[in-house]
Amino acid sequence: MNKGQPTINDVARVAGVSKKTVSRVINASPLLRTDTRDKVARVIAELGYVPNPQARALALRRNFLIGLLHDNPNAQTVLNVQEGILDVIRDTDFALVVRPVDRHSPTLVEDCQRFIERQRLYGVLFLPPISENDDLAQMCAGLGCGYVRMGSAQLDEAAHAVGSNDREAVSGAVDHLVAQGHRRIGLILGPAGFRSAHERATGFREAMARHGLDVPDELVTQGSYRFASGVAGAEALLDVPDRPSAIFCSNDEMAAGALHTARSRGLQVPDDLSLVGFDDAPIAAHIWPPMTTVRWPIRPMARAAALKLIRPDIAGEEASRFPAELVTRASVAQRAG
Amino acid sequence: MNKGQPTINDVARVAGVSKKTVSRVINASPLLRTDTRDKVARVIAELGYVPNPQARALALRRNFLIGLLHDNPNAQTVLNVQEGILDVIRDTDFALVVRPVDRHSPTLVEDCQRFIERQRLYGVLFLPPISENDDLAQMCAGLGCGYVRMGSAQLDEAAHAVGSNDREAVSGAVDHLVAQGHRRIGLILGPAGFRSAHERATGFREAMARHGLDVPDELVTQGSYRFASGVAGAEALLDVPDRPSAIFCSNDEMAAGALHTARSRGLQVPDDLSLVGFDDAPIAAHIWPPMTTVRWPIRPMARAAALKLIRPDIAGEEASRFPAELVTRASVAQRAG
DNA sequence: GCTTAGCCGGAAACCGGTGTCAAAAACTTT
DNA sequence: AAAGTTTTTGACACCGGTTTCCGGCTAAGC
Repeated sequence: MNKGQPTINDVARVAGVSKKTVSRVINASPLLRTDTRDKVARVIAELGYVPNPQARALALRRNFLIGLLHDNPNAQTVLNVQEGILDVIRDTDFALVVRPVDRHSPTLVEDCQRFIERQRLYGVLFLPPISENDDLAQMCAGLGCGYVRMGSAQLDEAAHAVGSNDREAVSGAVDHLVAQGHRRIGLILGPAGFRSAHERATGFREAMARHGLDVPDELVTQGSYRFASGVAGAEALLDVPDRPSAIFCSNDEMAAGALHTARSRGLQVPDDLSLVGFDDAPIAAHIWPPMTTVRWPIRPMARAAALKLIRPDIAGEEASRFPAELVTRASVAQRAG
Repeated sequence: MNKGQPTINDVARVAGVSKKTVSRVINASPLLRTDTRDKVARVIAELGYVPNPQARALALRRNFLIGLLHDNPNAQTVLNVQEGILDVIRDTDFALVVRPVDRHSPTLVEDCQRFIERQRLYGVLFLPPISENDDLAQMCAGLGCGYVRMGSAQLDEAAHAVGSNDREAVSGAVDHLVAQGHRRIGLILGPAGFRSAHERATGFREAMARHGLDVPDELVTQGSYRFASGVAGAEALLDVPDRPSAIFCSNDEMAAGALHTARSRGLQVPDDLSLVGFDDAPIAAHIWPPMTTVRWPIRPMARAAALKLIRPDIAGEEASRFPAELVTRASVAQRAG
């Protein structure tokens, strides 16, 4: 790390004041004469002094590291979250330390706890799907470690959660399909036990019911949010005798898989089959045809989450829920006939 | 962070020894009687004591934070690198702090320096393309901060670099195309000034020369590693009177863009046009047809880079260069006619 | 002009670890 | 058993900040 970086003692000596006075300047204490403050500030600038965060952390008995625990298959999402958090902490003393975790590990909670204790984290952010694990939230609460969960639904009281309204957004997507004349619409679910998957499915069913449309069991298949499960799901749905004219896929990777299946069967998208995805992952815009999908505001949500963590005083209730929106591209067409 | 976590003093008091002895146990000092070590170890386990990393960092005048500075358009790559680093540091006291940066910022070097100084980083890892910035490497060297650059070519002496042999890999990809009967092969370059782009282009030209094939200027276009530039590049190449039967794209995103262009012109891939990409990004496997591409071992490279940083003693010369390999999928076909 | 209150600045202790060095303990040797 | 040698342990200072507490200086009150 540093070799001969100046310390607070160097500053104090050069400025001819005590450490305490320098400390007051750093922390913008109001009980200082202006000329003293200026003098010290000048020396700080001159020496290029930067306070040692480890020493500060020790003395303050709190540190400036926030952790990101994630287990999300969508790399772009994870990176967007990292960027969002950085937006907030860029000019603070905080730093972001990341930790990919394995949701299926039997020692998940212990591992996370070790991580938090080892680094004495100020707080942690959970990304879905790991954010849906209540054991982790309780562990943090027990440790006295701050935490905020990001997700598709309200997981806790507002102080610990930031979510988007997936349900309404999916509803809107279904409205769009219905408006294009689609009546038989297939559904590829997200993995069981995922709150986001549940929310999206609920939004789908609600909208269909609102339009008086049926959701027969044979038009619903279970997926895993992965490409391959989109392939398999579409296979099943397209094997149904009176096949659907449109499929809603609970995320974009599965939608890309469904597109793959359609193509391998010689079906044209969107003319023979309309598809809608969810997430607005990069792949949605890069496949052919570009995929109509639902975009949720990842980065603003991550900003809000980080703000809740480091400035719980100013992060109000209003920033807990974010709207997702339909992005209309070319994978949906008027139903033929 | 912690509330009432036990300190080394608590352990010492309960075990009836001095702090120093506890410190010796923690650091596995060999000059301890076995019974003393066991006694203290038992107390540590009983109390659930975890050493405070900030205090350690302060006393040792070195901390356990390594930074990842990145500016890579491919999210999956960045995440794979994070995972690779985590593989190495998982059971150490090190933590990974991330920092997305903007390559084009005029204050890039200053920003990075501030980041390093603020957190007193132990060392940093650079991902391409930012790893090609020599100013940054010099800044680190000047700060006495460890650094390792990842990239497609040898950037420094082995202690500070981990690379893959893009050049040979591209050569192999060209061999593959030629073996399939292709003679007129187009090239979409990566952005000017990128070492990886230069390496890939060189590998292409070397292989073509080896086969006695011409690389006319009109079959080479400049790209930016982004999807849209693949679209544009393919437009240009396919407008050439005697259009190429295959195109090598310097990364997968541009290859996806080229595929997009081919499709919009009614050209079948691979029957009318063969395509090869580079990186084996997720998109390469998920588009239709699945893309033949070159895979470089990101995660092992990241592991090697992290190891070089935290254990320069055991990370030998042999781990500086990694082989990239051709992944044959369905975007290349025998040339018609 | 002297006392008292209010502010500013400094000395010293502390946060929780590690390094130095000498004392204590254990083991050898004569 | 005494002296010498080696091993094990502990007292104390220190890393670079912050906090507590107190003395000195200035300004207000009479």
